[in-house]
Amino acid sequence: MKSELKKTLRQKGLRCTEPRRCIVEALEKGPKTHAELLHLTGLDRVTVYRNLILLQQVGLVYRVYLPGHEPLFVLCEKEGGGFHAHFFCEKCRKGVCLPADTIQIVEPWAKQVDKVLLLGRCLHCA
Amino acid sequence: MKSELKKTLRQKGLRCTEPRRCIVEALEKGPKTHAELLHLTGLDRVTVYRNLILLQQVGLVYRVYLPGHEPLFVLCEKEGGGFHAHFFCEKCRKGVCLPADTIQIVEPWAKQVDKVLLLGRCLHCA
DNA sequence: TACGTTCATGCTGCAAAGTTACAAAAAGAC
DNA sequence: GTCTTTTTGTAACTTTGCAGCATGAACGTA
Ligand SMILES: [Mn+2]
Ligand SMILES: [Mn+2]
Ligand SMILES: [Zn+2]
Ligand SMILES: [Zn+2]
Repeated sequence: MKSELKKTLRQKGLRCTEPRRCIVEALEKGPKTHAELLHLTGLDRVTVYRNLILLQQVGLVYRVYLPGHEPLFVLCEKEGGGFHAHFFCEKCRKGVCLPADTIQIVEPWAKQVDKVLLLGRCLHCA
Repeated sequence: MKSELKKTLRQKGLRCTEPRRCIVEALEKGPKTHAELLHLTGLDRVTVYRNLILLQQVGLVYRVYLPGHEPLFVLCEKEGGGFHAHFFCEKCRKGVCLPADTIQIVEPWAKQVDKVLLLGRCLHCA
């Protein structure tokens, strides 16, 4: 798990630091707001801001904004697992990585799409 | 165009005001940040905030966040056009509404999905 | 068209969010 | 261990977003 993280970060030219491990570890328990991450990790505000941006840019984390709520940061469980979609439940606020073949996009769009975010109610919440 | 907007707003119990027309008109030329809308319309900061929230709630506008950049507000060209996906180009930062049949999701997820946001590079930017 | 009700706008001021700059600390290559 | 480069934490700062309130505009009604 941790050596996976290190490899992923190093591939992008980023160092595997204690704060980064802390943030990822906190997100492994479920989506978190910035404030929650701050409290859970005890890190500095600025460090959390900066690392969340980086983790998003390397694709380890994605951000979900629901109008009227604080943005949530969600961990992608398929680091480097190639193309796949993210489903996020607007009610229970959990995120899932869907297998690539869950979603099919017709050409010419399929080739253009890089990230997919689906919002809705999960099976349990529907 | 303007009578369409009025109808859409009135259906939701909202008034068709000059500021609202200004914001929509500005967004018709492409996605804009909050600051750009402020400058383009000359409206009060608070009025822009409040109306962007309202326009998102009625589905006329959606918001795109790219890590490390200001959020962009994008006009949905298919007011009340039923279920459809939104594609946003991360390079040229333009948004397009895709027909519903552009994307197919396998069951049981298809029934759960409510909103779809696709990110990538458009044909011109690829 | 004029009237009255109700909603929207533009203040002001405040709290929270997010950014910048820089010195100190840690990571990783050798 | 030493060296180089990235990252961190601190502090000062800017921006974003929100609440309350008086003024003004929208629109149904007549
Ligand atoms: Mn994922
Ligand atoms: Mn649309
Ligand atoms: Zn759910
Ligand atoms: Zn493009």
